[in-house]
Amino acid sequence: MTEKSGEFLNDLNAAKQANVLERLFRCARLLNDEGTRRVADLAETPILRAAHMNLMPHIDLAGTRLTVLAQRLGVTKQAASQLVADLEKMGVLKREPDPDDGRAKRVVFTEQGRQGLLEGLAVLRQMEEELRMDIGDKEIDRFNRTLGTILGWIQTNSAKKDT
Amino acid sequence: MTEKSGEFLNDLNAAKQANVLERLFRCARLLNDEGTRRVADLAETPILRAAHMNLMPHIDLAGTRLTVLAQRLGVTKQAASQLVADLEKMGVLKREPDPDDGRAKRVVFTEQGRQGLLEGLAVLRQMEEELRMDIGDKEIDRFNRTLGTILGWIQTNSAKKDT
DNA sequence: AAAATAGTAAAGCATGCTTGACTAAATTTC
DNA sequence: GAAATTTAGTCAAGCATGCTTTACTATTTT
Repeated sequence: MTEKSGEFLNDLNAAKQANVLERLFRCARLLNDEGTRRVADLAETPILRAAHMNLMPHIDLAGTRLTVLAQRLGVTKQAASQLVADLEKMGVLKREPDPDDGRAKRVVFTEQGRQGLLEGLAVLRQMEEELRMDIGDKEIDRFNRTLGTILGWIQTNSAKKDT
Repeated sequence: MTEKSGEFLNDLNAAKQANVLERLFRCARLLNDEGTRRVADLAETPILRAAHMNLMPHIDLAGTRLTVLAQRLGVTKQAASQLVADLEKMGVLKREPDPDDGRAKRVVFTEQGRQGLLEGLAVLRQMEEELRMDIGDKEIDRFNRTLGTILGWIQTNSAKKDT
């Protein structure tokens, strides 16, 4: 078995070295960690967890109905409701009645929520700026273009399962 | 407030469009989803959850002590032990006594675990291959090099907190 | 009036951790 | 070399998170 382990080691390392995707995952994770750390250091913003962060991009600025949010998140409306309730307590979101439908409510950002969001994005912009300073605009732009290409590839190639 | 929302929309979209990091995150997430789906479709492999996947790369092929695993994961040894126990039941890992220390055990891959790992990596390689077919080796290689540069940047720039 | 829809409320459950209490082996101290 | 301490690991209980299912109210549509 000891010899076998040796072979495996080689296989594994060869695979790891060559794999763009693993490096991409690693890179994204580390950058995300760094971003989270920086946002946390701002400390003005309330404690947003991953689930809250996932919710954010699905909220249209005109306001989004809870059911729609739930659909976009792929969870029950009760689950979405809980997340919204959290963010409501934190002052990031508010629910206001939907003028078109007495049953419905629209989930919208509060002013504080908008500002927090902008601050969060500013952190990412800042990190990108630092990255550009060190690595160079040209390379980052090229990298960004390839990201766009890959994103396109994913859309055409991943078997989408709309429930 | 309605006019304000309009301004915000512009700010937000401008920021989103320009941001490399967000696209990187999105890209990694989508590719990860696709990879997970493909591995799940293999269905020979047991049901590994994210926590298990995170554990894997910390296991040296010669075997790793539980305490070391826990340190690398940044969790208590009890937590690490539970994950190892799960994977042990699934037949992916096994614990064997450490010859150097009667108290200690070494966590190692079983043969099945090794094969599963290689299959998982094969999925990633396959996806990379498809990507290369569509996008071109040259661009992917360049992308990969930039990933390396960014990974280096992270290491030097992120404030590491070793507990 | 009946049925469907938007949302709420509450309880339950799996996950992924933690803390606390313990056993056994190794190391240190005297 | 025996006693005290540290270290490796286990067992069990507890807790926050992020969901779910079940049950309900209020409104709209048919």
